[in-house]
Amino acid sequence: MAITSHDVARLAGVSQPTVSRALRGDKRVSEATRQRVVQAATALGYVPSEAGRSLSTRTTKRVGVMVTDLTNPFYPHLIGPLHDELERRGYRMMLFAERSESAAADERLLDRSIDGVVLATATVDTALPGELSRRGMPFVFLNREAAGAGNDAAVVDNEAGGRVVAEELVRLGHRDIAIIAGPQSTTTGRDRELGFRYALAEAGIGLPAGRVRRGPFGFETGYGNLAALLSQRPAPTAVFCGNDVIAIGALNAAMRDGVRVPDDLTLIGFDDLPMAGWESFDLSTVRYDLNAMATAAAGLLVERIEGADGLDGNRRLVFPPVLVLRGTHRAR
Amino acid sequence: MAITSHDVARLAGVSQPTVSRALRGDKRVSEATRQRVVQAATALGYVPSEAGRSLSTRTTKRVGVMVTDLTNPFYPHLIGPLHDELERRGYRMMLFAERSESAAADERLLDRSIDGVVLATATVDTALPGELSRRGMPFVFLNREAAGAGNDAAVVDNEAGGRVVAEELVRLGHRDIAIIAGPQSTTTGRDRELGFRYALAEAGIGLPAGRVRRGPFGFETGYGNLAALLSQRPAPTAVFCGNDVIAIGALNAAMRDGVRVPDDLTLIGFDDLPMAGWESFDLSTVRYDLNAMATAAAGLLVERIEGADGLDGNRRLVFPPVLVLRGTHRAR
DNA sequence: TGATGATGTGCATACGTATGTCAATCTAGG
DNA sequence: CCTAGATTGACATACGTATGCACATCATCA
Repeated sequence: MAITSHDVARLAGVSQPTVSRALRGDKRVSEATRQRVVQAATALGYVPSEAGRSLSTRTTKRVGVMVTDLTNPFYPHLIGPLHDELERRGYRMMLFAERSESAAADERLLDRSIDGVVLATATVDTALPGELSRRGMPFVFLNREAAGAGNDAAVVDNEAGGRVVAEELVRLGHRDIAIIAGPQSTTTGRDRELGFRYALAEAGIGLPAGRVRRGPFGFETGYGNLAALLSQRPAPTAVFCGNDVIAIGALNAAMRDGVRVPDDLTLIGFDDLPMAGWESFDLSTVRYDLNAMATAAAGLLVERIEGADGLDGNRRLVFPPVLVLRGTHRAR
Repeated sequence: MAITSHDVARLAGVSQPTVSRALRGDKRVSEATRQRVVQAATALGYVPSEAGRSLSTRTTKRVGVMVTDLTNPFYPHLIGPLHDELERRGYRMMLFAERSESAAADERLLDRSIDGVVLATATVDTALPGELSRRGMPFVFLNREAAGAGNDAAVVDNEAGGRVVAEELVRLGHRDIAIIAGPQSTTTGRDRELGFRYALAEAGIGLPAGRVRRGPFGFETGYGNLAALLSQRPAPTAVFCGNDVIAIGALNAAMRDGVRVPDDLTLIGFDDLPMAGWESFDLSTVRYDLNAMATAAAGLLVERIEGADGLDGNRRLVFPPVLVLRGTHRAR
């Protein structure tokens, strides 16, 4: 049924290996023969079998990308640039949504159907990186990383990001400050909160337990937690959200409850997703080059794959956060 | 380096084929032997090579998904359910962003590295479906479909959706009506506009060229086209947008220009993305079961793959649209 | 007790490509 | 004109799994 290199060889009057070499541009095959082979291949509509090639070269030119919730508006902005950069470098992308069960020893990643993995989903205590290391499967952390670190990673300086938000809030005169953070099990959740806490503490401002809410990086976390935070007395005048999606959830909760932003409440997000700039939200947030970060992760991974362990140490690319002041903050 | 079934065979004291059979649950191998093999495999951490299996079975348990712009907020809601259903049925997902160049004869789809394709990106005149058919590559249309149809597809009744919007606008007393539609080259763009036109015409209302704008299904299309539409005299009092993302763009343009929605302008979208229900937008729109549609597409494709052409005719699943009236419309 | 069938395992091979090795042909230099 | 080297292509084989087929073992029944 399917056309193989043998069929091409027969038609071109050469051997199968010659077909392989001719099509791959091996200089040992003469121009005349190459022409003939190419012509035969085109005539038959020959497309080399990827499985055959993989088996022979022990390489798949495929990369896995692990994410959690695909419908979270954040991920597309990671996946888009990743896909493009991988494609540019000759790799294809397989998408894996994280399984709820043991993330360790995921057979899907170990059957040699991919050359490497982008982990965009790591929790600090996951066993997956260790497992991948033991198996010699190249990987890179994107956005989040695991605890031990010591691996390739492309991340934001989350702690600095948290700091800069706190400092701005203090500068604006806020004293009653709260946070709706991401999960403590993620570096993006933990470190943003950490930097925020540190900077507040340095300004002599506490962050009591009642002023701290946490949840997944989704709309619901912001939407569902704002009211409880605002019902405390004294009510916080500013809330830092662990990412833009949470902030947008909080913004909508404020709208629902008749809380005016920024008049009654200052809200700050993190990520500067395109939608943060929409008039509807006009969200003050923390920006970093998400696009470059994803692209860089693809680059790190491909280099690791092709570098055949020839790479020294582990490379950690840290992107600087910048405060973007739009319309959801206000001096107190 | 990597553990193969031969290694397992040696350790278990059986032949390689027996390992294969034992691990795949072939009933011809005795329970005792199976135990021994499983134990050896576990001890060595054996994971079968996907390339070897593919080569042997001529099957990859992999499905390609073609999309256009990954960062469009619409696609995640397609990809998410697709991924989950494919996984549930034992398939993995490869993600392909459409190339700008010739979509026809895409080698990435023809190297037998996937068992089938979900086309979520089809334009009415694409040559890709024909090419895939000729090659015997199973595929299914999702959301959009090509002109000739006659293939498996999971789509909304776009024309009915357009109709129901027009009828509602007429009922609300609007007479000066405009549309910001999707591309004419897509069935989602074309048919929604068509149904809208028909229903308006039946009510004796025209849709002159000046009241029609078109563009890609993105934020910018709504954001960039609303002002020109409203500057016409008489200005339209209602605008139907080809999808929610366009509508949200238009909504933001209205906000920018001080046009009050729904007081000054009625806006209707299409898709009912989760974000359409957010307080910020409170968008009146057309709902259909996007989740079920994506899931159904996965099902159609897998059945087509595994049915080995044993399927009669072509199956076209059409999901009914329902008007969801929220806060962006108003009687005239 | 010998034939029959059922059961369990090994042998051989297919799948399609890539590449190391070797042979054949050709070119050029002495 | 002969030989060394370069060029070109064929041959053989590896890659890892799955499966048709043959064979061996064992129980069963007449």
